[in-house]
Amino acid sequence: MTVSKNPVSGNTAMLILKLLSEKDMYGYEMIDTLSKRSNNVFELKVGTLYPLLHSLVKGGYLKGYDKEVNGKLRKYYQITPNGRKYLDRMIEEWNTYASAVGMMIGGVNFES
Amino acid sequence: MTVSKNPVSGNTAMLILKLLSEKDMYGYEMIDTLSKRSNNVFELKVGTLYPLLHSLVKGGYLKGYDKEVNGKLRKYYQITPNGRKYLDRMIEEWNTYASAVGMMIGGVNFES
DNA sequence: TATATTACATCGACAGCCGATATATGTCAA
DNA sequence: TTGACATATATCGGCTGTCGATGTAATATA
Repeated sequence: MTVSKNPVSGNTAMLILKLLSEKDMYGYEMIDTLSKRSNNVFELKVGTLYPLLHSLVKGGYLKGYDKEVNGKLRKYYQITPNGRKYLDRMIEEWNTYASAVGMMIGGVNFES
Repeated sequence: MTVSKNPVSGNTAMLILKLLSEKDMYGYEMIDTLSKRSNNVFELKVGTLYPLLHSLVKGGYLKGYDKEVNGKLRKYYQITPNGRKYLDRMIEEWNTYASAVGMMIGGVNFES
């Protein structure tokens, strides 16, 4: 029941993959969606996002492609099968970690 | 409803302060306690702990003192009133953050 | 006596994240 | 129409958190 590293830094990748597991998106769309869905808790910065997207592509978790929208090229990203596996693993680790923190600080224990 | 930074890296400080809010401890004791209480999820390393303790002392959140145990000097740490305030703030932010992650990944939403 | 364990400590390196900066296009109001 | 703002992608330098490696010293154990 050990988690690989600190599953909290490195957490942003999980959120991005989760978004893309639902539908393809481009960068700015991810920032907006993340912000809205989380009630402005997540304020992902472009300086964080773009390097992260590139590294996820390099790792084989995402695939990027260009799409013309309103006569403008946008870079869309699509999750790969490996990306889905990776996402599942990250979510598992997050649950383990968050549950342990909950135990420590006496919060709600939301896992058996 | 915005959290200061990423409340996950920097999370270790919260766990340490939480331990010390219950009783004074020395370094190794914190590592052991953290490990046992979390079912080995947290494996805090000394290379992480000692610099962290020093910075918490410098920040006024902890006070250190020497105590002789079995004829040996140990460095015990005690949380300060400021440390308790800081801890409360960190726990609040953690709950906000963890709840938002839960919302994102479709986990359990344990906050209103 | 040699090895392991406890205990504290520091250093260099790496990774994640962000602010600043750059570039290009589109929109909207003065 | 010009300047300001928003959208969109991108990179770079720096900061912080974390860890592995290493060092030291005392005690316990085999």
